[in-house]
Amino acid sequence: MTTPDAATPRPASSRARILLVARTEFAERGFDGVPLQAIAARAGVRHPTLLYHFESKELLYRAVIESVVGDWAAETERAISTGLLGFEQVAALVDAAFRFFDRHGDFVRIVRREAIEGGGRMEEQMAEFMRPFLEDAVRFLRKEMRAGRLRRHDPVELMQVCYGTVLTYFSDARFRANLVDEDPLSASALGRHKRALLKLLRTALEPELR
Amino acid sequence: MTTPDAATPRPASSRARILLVARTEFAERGFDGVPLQAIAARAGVRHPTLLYHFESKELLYRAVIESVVGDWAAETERAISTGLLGFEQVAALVDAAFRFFDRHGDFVRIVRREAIEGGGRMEEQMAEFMRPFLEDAVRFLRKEMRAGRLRRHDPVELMQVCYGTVLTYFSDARFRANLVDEDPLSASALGRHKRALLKLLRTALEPELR
DNA sequence: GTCTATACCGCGATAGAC
DNA sequence: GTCTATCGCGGTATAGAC
Repeated sequence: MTTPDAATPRPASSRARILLVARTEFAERGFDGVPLQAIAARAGVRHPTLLYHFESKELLYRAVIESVVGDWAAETERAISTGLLGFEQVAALVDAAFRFFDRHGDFVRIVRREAIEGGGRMEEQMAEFMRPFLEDAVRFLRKEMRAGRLRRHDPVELMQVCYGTVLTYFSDARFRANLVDEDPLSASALGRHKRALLKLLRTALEPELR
Repeated sequence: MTTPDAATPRPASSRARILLVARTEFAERGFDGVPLQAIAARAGVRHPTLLYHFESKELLYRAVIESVVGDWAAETERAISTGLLGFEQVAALVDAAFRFFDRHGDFVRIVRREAIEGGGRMEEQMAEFMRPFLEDAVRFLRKEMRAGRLRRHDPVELMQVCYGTVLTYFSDARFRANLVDEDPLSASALGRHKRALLKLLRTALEPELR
């Protein structure tokens, strides 16, 4: 809901500060990986203070998820309702995802962690937010394919490919850094990957091509 | 290295049994999520026995990683050295990945977990095994593109797309299950996704198409 | 090699003063 | 709202008998 992880100037209220560092900390080390005390310390308070604001570690985590998912929901809402058609809309969405994920690196890793768990801590919460988004997207793709503005592909699987590719690029960026020598999160590397993905999608999706 | 996770008939030695359940257990709940006692119990021994074979939790985990990576290395070796050309080789590799990941669900989640961590527990170990694999693949793609048997795309980014898509399908299968009502790991769902990905790649990569 | 018993500590949570 | 102090559990690891 509130603010992301970049160089935000430290919120005034303890509560907000705690929530902020909790987000990055959980993203980094996972739920069990982070002692409450570490979060409290980095937020400049003692852990009882933290537990005063959020009654338990579990509830703190849920609060983090909520803010994270809220950010995402707000962003996609915008990216999806731009009245664009055909591949232009697809490109716009991919573009929005790249920009959002780039600014919210912790969002990505938290989502990923939850997605892996399966029986995780959010399950419904996440699915709740994602389902309508997916449905909208699928509806759109189907429509455009029928209209002949996109080549026919299975819309659900197409979304899965995009989801997998983009999310992975960010969630596994640190790993990729070990394989190619260039910071995957640098503007240039990021741009190259986005362009490559779009080109791939374009060649596969645009009907009247070449 | 040794054996996978499917319906293998329980190894005779305690050591092997421990290693086996450790693999699935770590995959499921992550390093901090699993008490040694749980692993020991499921392997039919007490935890001191476990610590007799593997000196610490950390070392047990490394042993698991090693076996996991070994399995993967052995498999790709084969899939990559089949002398196929152009899109046929690409398809063969994707196919091999699908089959391998399907049989080694725990492999996928462990790799993913490590990839997210970044400063994780394996870093070098993983990268060591992946780098030559990636380099071979890139070399191959470059060659085929030059020869005109594949359309030109950035080979590294292309690999990233495949890696992201396939790995995600399996690592996030449980999450996907909440969004579409069909078991993502069922033979039919799996086949559909593989075909969709291949079709996408084919339309983008095969030169003399349509 | 496998066990029982136990040491030891990190962590989440509570009590209660300021 | 924030603190100090402390409880109590769960978890890794060790000692030492069989």
